[in-house]
Amino acid sequence: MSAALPPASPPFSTVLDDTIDGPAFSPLYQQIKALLTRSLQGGEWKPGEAIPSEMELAARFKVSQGTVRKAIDELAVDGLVVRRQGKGTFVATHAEEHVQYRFLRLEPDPEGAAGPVERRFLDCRRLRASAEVARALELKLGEPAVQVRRLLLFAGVPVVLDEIWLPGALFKGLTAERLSEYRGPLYALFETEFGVRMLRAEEKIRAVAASAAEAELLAVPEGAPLLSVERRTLTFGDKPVELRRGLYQTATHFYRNELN
Amino acid sequence: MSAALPPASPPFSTVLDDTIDGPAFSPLYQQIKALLTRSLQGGEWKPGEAIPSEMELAARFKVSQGTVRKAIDELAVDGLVVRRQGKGTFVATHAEEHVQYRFLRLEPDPEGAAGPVERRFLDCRRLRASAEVARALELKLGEPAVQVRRLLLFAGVPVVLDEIWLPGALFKGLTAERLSEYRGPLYALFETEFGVRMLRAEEKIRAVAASAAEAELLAVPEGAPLLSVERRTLTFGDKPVELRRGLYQTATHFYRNELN
DNA sequence: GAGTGGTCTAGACCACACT
DNA sequence: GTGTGGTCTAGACCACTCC
Repeated sequence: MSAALPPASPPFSTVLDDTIDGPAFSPLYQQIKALLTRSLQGGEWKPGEAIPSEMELAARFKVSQGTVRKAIDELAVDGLVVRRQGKGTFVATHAEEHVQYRFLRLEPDPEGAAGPVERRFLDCRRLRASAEVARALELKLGEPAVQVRRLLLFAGVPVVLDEIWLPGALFKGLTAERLSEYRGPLYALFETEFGVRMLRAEEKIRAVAASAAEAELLAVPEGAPLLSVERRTLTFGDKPVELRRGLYQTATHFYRNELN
Repeated sequence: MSAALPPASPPFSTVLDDTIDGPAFSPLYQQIKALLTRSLQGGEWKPGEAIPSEMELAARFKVSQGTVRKAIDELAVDGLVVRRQGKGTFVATHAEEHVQYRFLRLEPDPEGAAGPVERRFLDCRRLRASAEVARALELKLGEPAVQVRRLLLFAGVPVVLDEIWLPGALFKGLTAERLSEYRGPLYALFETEFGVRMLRAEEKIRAVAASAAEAELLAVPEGAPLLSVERRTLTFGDKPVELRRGLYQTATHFYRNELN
């Protein structure tokens, strides 16, 4: 495509229809980004694999390298893809992340020694979605859902009690045994075994008092203040695929957040 | 600067010294970004004002528009600057933000009506920095500091109790009267009256039990779980200029966070 | 219409990783 | 050396804002 000469088709050829809100202008690189996202979602390149080079993609889409580049830049910011200079661009994966827990913002207090992490699965049951779960996961009331409860211990001390809800339709063969034998992050299991990619999440954080059962599991007094972290995890198209309620004991750990 | 011909000075002319860690390569746009940051910090352009156009800056720094553009892009991501198509690029300011509280991630529950915000200043005292305050603000133990305490009410209901610590040297004329007569966000006052720009912040979040005094101010039972949000706010050069401990009542509100 | 940011191109060269 | 992402340039045109 030459910029100096009138191009055969305008460079800003919008693929969208201009019905209601006017032209619905969308830059080329956004359209490329959408195409790449579709390929990622469709599994053309698997997590951990390299996607084609910028030059190849530029040739495929008949645009300049710079335009492909800008599209990939945004995918990288969104965390769908990871760039590695000199090597290529790779599909993001939970399976080989150095940080074990991508979405866990919990850190130990400076004094506390950073001990090994232990996971203890309490149960894994197939239930029907309650009103709350159905709303969060965009299911119908009573549709099948999987509930997983587990405990996270740091240096032997229980710190996180998680209650996880998943759409039953997406997690057919998920069992307590499968969970306890798996090494590595939960999201890696979901990715490799069930093809579900956790891309981003929204959290609502509150302070609550520990119930008797919760207190016992977390080894704190009943009524002790706990951090309640309600996480809704989304995949492609902002489709919710997990509802997780975490209770964090914050005597020895804290939730870290950066604002700007 | 022509790319086709050997340039007089190499385009990647690093301004830094290559002493210890090798060449210390820094892209041109990063150097431009650093220069622009210096100008912002030095007050060459005041908050709310427009900075020169990309073309002007390109001419000033003798680089292409694209290079200036990339520098400004990062400043925009960092929140130091705001781009407005067709109008220009403006120095970020707390004074004319539509969202009143840039760093406050608190939202009302869906049911709760969004009422007007009321601020109630409890006190403003000049004290000496405790060990904790000194460490957080990088002061010496016992150096002068200002303590402000205030209550935030939404629709008449007390929700946030803040205890704010500021370096005394930077906030000479800050008084309770000045605070209570001021309309608008605290950070806007700090910006216009004291020339202190809050650029980013780190928060440590915990769940705690309300003390008797705290409970009374927030109209909750003593021992009720509260969200403790300890914020360290930074200005240019990551210099800490505020330590704030907020206690949030999370029965009617929650702390919202987005992860990706 | 003039000015500003936003998009797009084509081409060159640099830094990094593998072979 | 070859290939990949990363930087830089010069120039064109588009979209938005204001006069």
